[in-house]
Amino acid sequence: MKIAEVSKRYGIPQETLRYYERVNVIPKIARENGIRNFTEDDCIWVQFAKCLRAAGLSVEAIIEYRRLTLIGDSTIEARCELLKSEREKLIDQKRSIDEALELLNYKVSRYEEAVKTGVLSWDKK
Amino acid sequence: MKIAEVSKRYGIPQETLRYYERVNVIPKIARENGIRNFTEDDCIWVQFAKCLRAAGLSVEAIIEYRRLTLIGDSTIEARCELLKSEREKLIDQKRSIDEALELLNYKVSRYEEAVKTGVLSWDKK
DNA sequence: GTATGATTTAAAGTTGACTCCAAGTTAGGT
DNA sequence: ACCTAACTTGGAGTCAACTTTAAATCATAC
Repeated sequence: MKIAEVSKRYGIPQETLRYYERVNVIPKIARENGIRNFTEDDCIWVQFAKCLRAAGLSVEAIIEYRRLTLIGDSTIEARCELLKSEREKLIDQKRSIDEALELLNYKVSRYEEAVKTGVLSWDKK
Repeated sequence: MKIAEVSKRYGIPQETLRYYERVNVIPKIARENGIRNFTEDDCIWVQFAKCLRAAGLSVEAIIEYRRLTLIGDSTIEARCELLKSEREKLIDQKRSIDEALELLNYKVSRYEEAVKTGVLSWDKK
């Protein structure tokens, strides 16, 4: 699979895919006549990276995880700890979002009331 | 209230508070002999910014919201739309996090099994 | 076989959000 | 009055994560 297809399939710019390969977020892609040919296994890494990046994991964390997988079974515990640590961060982040959502919901409800009734009642909280 | 106290109260570096003031994330703080004296109203903005930034809103979005509030009641609808749009983004972001959490939970459970049993069973998904 | 479009590389540039620095006030304790 | 700590400003620097550029090579339709 050429880079254009992978790019389209996952909605990731080609430039970003090349960058991901360069910094080891994804594997080194085998070339055919100098042109990248993504395997399905490569695509699994692309998808993995996309999922985790979208959630907010750092590129560095993914690189480290990949580094550990390449070493082999001796790093299973380290990988497990890494993923658990990232999972905790995501849970914290979700809590922050929930707090912001509560604030936004309150504000929006007041604004919508104001738009309808002309009265803007405000607890300022 | 001086900047050190505000910094401590909200866990935001003084440098960041000054930066927030400079770019209008928070109000221009009144000076006493050249030294900032934060009012409680100023602090409400600090808290507001902290909450929204922690959730991932851009500094720019908060600046724009503040700009609208300074104009007055004529911008109530615009502010409402802005906050609703940011709310949608947060909901999307939460969904991304949930997807990543599902993936991480799966991987962690497999790794924990492997640590205990010595067998790493892998669906590769 | 030639024009057009896709792909390659290395390197430089951009963006957002801080973060640090230097040089100069101001405040508070003794 | 003096020392030290806290505060000020403007500007430069940093960092992560891309994104763009340029010049070259490869693929493909005609």
